[in-house]
Amino acid sequence: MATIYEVAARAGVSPATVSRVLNGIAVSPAYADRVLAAAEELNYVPNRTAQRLRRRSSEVIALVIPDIENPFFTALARGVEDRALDAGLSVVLCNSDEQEDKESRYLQVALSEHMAGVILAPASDHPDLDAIVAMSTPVVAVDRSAHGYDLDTVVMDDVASGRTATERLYAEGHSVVACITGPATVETAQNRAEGWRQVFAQRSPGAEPDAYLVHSNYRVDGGQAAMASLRALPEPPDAVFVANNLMGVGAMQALATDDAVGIAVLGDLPFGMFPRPGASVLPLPARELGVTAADLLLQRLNGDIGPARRIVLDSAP
Amino acid sequence: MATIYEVAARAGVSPATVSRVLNGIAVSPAYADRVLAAAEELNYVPNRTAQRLRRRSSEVIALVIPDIENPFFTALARGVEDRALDAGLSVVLCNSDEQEDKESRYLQVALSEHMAGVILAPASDHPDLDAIVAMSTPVVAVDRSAHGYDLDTVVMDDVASGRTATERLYAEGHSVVACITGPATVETAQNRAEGWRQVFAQRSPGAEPDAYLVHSNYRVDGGQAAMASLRALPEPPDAVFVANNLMGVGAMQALATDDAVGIAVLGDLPFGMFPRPGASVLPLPARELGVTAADLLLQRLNGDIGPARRIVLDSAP
DNA sequence: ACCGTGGCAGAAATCGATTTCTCAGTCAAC
DNA sequence: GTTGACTGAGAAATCGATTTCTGCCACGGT
Repeated sequence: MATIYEVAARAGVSPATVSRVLNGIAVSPAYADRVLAAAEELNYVPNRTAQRLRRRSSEVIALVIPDIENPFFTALARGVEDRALDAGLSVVLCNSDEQEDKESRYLQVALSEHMAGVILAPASDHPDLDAIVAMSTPVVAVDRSAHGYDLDTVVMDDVASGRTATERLYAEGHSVVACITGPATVETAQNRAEGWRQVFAQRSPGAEPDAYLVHSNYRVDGGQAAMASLRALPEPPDAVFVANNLMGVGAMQALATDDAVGIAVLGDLPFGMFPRPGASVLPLPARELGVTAADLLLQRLNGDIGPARRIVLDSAP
Repeated sequence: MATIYEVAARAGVSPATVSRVLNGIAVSPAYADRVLAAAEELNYVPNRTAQRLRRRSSEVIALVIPDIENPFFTALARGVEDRALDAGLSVVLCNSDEQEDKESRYLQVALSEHMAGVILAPASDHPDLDAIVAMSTPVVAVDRSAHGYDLDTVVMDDVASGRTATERLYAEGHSVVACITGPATVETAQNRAEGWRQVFAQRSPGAEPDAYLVHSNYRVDGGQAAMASLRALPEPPDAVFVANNLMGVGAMQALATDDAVGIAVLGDLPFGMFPRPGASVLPLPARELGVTAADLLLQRLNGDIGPARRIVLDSAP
């Protein structure tokens, strides 16, 4: 692995000159040619580690998401990647698995790696960002906000989505619409359920909402289990609003061919899966979230130091 | 961001001593306590960049996969991650999108980042690994082999899988079994098709195999299109072997409710999707591939310098 | 009592690139 | 002709941690 010193020696110049040539700083053309030739011959690749140590900055951003197996988040990640790669940044993808300790471990890594920035879909409402913020590393919260910090944030209007989906089921003629949402600690899960609760209170005024609200884990197995528990109720609902795509898949599996129960799922089903007949699927702007978050981060990296912004995307694109 | 010098100053010792304490090298207890206290108070986190530069090694491995949206590869990635995290390594996930230029870009990054090792599912048969190999960075090929290099490799017996799946369709009574496989440049696609070809030649002796073999892109849309083109043939097949999971989903979508056509898919369907009635799905040991590849890499990182190994996993776990 | 040994901590070199500082040489103006 | 501004390239400092080299001190043996 050639170093800048070897290139310098071969070109008969000082390392400083090599550095200047490679960084586009004015140097007489004769020298520049010699340097470039030497670099070429030695197959020189700058050592990023040394570069980063000296420059005290890196060209890598961390993207921390709670579930790498959920296409919603991989689509979001794609959005981030596309923008970041265009800007010459690399993205390292970190999977927190909805676990706070894994999340803080990755944040710790981002810190000690001196990464240029972080885009975070927090696993908990109150992630510990003190250290990162103290370094003034720019952080953007995406999909879920990070309470306790004044961060750039990109989210959707989850309450409205919950209302819309629930409203649609009532409009189809169902009389009791239940709700399967995510972990009670996750903001999107709370908000989507809140949307449902508003409509439920209005449309099923006698009923007890808590009996028809199930918190689960945002994954396929959780959706399946939640649907099973709802059907086991003494007075089962005749429709259900499912607050994310994977639980939607699970719920539809649990319903199998029983099409007496109406279902509305928030978030595109993976891989263009066909929903069961009669089910409705409300798309979410996953990729758009990623793109927008990356844009905000890039602005910060370019020196923007205005106040934190909060962008709420239309949840029904 | 505190440095080791500040910790040293606060503890009233030299930076060398701080380093020794933090790395578990014998130091008198009195000093050790002072250092640990100072580090605690200053919230000291070692600068990985400096560490890496000095140690000339990193604790990060790159995992390069061709499609982050394919659950087969995310499962594989999970396997790698689990093993790597246990061993104290971080994994950065790189998505080559089946494109050679993106792949070599990420390999370039791995190189200049001096990553500890690379696990690669090559997008092309002949990836350019000269530079990486020259650095003697350990590389493990997974799922697909890297021709032209003598690398540790973990693959499955794709030819056998192709045979098994095709055989099963003929055993079910179908008379002409077509094959939808991946890009002609991808080894697994070639091998799975080869398995099909062997059985096809034997069971449909008169027919022209090339008419019933479609190369597509290993994604849902490709499976859909391929199936449509097969059905448009003058003498359409009455069954089809689909060589990966996502194309299987697409093919089943294209068939919709037409259950005259038999189908066998290689690789678990995403998210526990139910195959259409009568379809068979042959699972693949995706996670196991990742785990095994990580194990091989870890052995190399621990100094194993034996000859390259080639591990062929049972494709039907 | 003196010399050799070993342990422990500090000083300094090191990793590889960037950047500031320094200095030699050029050219123009007075 | 001399001075001063300017250009361009090399020397050296720097980033923050690790590690080798040094040297001090205490202890033990003769």
